[in-house]
Amino acid sequence: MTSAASHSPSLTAAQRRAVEHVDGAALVLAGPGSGKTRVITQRIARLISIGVPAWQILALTFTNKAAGEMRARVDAAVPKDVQGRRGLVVSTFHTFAATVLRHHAERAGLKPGFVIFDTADQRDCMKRAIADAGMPGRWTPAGALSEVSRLKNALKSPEDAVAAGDFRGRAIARLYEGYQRELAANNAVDFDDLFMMLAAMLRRDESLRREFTERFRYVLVDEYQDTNHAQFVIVRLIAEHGNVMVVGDPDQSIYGWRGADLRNILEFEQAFPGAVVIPLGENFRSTAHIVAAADGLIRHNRRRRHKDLSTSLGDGAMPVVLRCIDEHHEADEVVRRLRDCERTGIAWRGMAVLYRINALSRVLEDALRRDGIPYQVVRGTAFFDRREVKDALAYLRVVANAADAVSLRRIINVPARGLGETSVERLEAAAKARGMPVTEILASAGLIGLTARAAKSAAQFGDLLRRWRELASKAEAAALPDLVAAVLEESGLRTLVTAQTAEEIDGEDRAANLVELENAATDFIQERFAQGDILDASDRARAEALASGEVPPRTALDALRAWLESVALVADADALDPERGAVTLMTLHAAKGLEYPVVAMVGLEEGVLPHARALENPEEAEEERRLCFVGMTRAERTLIMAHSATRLVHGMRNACIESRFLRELPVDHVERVDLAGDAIGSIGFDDGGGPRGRGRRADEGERVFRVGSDDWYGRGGGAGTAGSRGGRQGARAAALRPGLGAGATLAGMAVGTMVRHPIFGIGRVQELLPRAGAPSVRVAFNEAGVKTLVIAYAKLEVLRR
DNA sequence: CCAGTCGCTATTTTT
DNA sequence: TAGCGACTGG
Repeated sequence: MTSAASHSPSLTAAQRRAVEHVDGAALVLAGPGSGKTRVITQRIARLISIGVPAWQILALTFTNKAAGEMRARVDAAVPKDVQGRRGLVVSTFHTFAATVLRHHAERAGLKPGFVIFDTADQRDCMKRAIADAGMPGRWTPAGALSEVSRLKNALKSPEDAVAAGDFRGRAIARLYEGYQRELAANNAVDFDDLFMMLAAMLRRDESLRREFTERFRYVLVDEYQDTNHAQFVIVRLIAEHGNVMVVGDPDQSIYGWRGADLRNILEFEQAFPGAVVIPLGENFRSTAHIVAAADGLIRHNRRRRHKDLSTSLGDGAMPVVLRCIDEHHEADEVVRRLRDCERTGIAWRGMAVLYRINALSRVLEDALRRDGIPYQVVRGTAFFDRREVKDALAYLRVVANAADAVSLRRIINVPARGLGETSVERLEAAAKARGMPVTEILASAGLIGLTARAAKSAAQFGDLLRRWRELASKAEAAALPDLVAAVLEESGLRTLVTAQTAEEIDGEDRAANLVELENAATDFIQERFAQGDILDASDRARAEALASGEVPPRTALDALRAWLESVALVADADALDPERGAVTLMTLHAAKGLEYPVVAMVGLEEGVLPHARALENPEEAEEERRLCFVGMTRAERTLIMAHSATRLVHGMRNACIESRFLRELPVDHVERVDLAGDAIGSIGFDDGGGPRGRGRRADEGERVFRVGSDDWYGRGGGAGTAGSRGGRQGARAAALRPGLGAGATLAGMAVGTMVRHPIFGIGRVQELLPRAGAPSVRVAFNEAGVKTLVIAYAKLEVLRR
């Protein structure tokens, strides 16, 4: 994350303008590698040095990592004799919003102790909302949630959605309403609520707004291209005075699916009239061919704000486009090249492998492990996604928030306490009827129709919960780890998990994960909680009140809530450890803001990048192109861009088309290496067997078909390639699978596959004809007789066999 | 109530 | 492939 520019002693004229900007609005358009982080931190340091009290400065980022780095660098930049770094708020948007809501819970319409629901919890709530509304089938929880999210990011209530109201809109509004009801019943908010509620509160409550406007005289927003409408409104309300500097790059906007609104940056000057615009186009990171290639790619986007990119570094090597046989070959080849780089003296930590989807990491991990190369996969939430860790957290969340029925449901019978589905439903029904949380009703379970045994068990469990809650509210904050330990012990979770660990022979050490969780609690108390939250630390009056004992010291319950909140807001990128001497593997999204001497991008195929689900409209396709641009511009000197002729997707081997983005690269700045040879696609549908040997080539008795990629590219309706054994399964799955890229349906075919032709109708494949350049099939049609068809041209649709 | 099995489906990215 | 939900038998 260290910018190359940070090592150069002086600022460019443009950078200086940005650093020296004081009052009024400014938009810094910071191209990749333009020294953005440096500009931001130096500007903060400078504001402080010219006498602006640090507590009047608010800097917002999107990840904890970025916030941490910014804090550290401001620290380093502010002269030590200046006392005044105190109270500076550098926070993620999410943490900032959550903290404000916690401080003003009642004003926001929340009960203290509210929790932030993660994606799984959200799905749970939505599932119930769908069931309650009596409309299952039509809606998947994920689909409904993304609609609701869209509305929330645009600050639309269910009523607004109705008003917009066609049939579909009304259905969504109903689910939205039901979903909100579920959240409220659990005393929970989702990620989007953080902003929606904060924006609403700031709008509604003038005194609060004034408090913020007067406190934060200087507002700074990093990665501004990623802000959504709600966040924009928050920034505008706080920065009513107009002293706001936003820094971003529309070409690196990759969070549209999360509601990021490109208009925020494209129309900044309208929102803040008189704003100064400072373009930073000079790239201090990458050598010239890399910059030229990336620039050539991004120019294909229409909706952008062009800025010239330039670099003063030398030409360097051209990006290499690798064409591989399949994902194993691709991984081996990338690893081989990384090894070559290492031999030339580049440390492992200076290398990264980037991919569009997490699923692609596995093959790479295998290849790296086999070669004994150290690597780290950047996935911040991975630890908290483990079953035993989620269970432990669910217990703690119930302690922190008695209304959390979603978490309670998760752990009420883990370990088994004889409280199955039926008992839980009875408990929930009774709780609902009395308007009480389920946890409160456990003690009187005998009165509501549970069997005697279940009632006894429920009462015991209720006792446990009460004890923990009492412990939490009486103990001091430092006792948080003891509380966690007590819960793990007394719930029986530790015993259960230890037993499971012993049973699984080569499974991972689940018990150790629980210990790890306890350590995390200890760390949190010692490192983060001790400093108070972002508003505490900066609010002198409060700090003094705390010191003098006027305000009661915080309890383990407060600590627990704060910890759970921080856990809910970890980002994948937060897991990155740049110090580790290891190759870094991560998604393109996680790679934003980082840089490495050597970068390899894999899976550059239609359907992967651009992703098949992101091709429904041109705007999404442009976002995919930006994603590719972000990946390329992470590279300082060496850039490898690999794609494969076939790839295993959902256990099925598919032929693949080279990504359109590779074709858009300016030919003068790219070197192409075709490792798949003349025999292009190696098609074999027998996959799903054990691990493949390394360096796999098309010589394992598989049929080798040529798939003229020129013919495939951008063409609609072309059907797939042929298969050998196992074709039945392949054909079926391919026919049912949503297309990998518009029109280019890559179906598997075998003798016997049923196909449909737009003119000839339905027929059965009789023979596969692997003719070089024009793989064909002979099909016996029911009506039209036997025809020989070139797969790439005939609009064949593969049917169920 | 629970464990096991079968079959279906697969939003990709993340706070 | 894998994870989840529905179903079944003990």
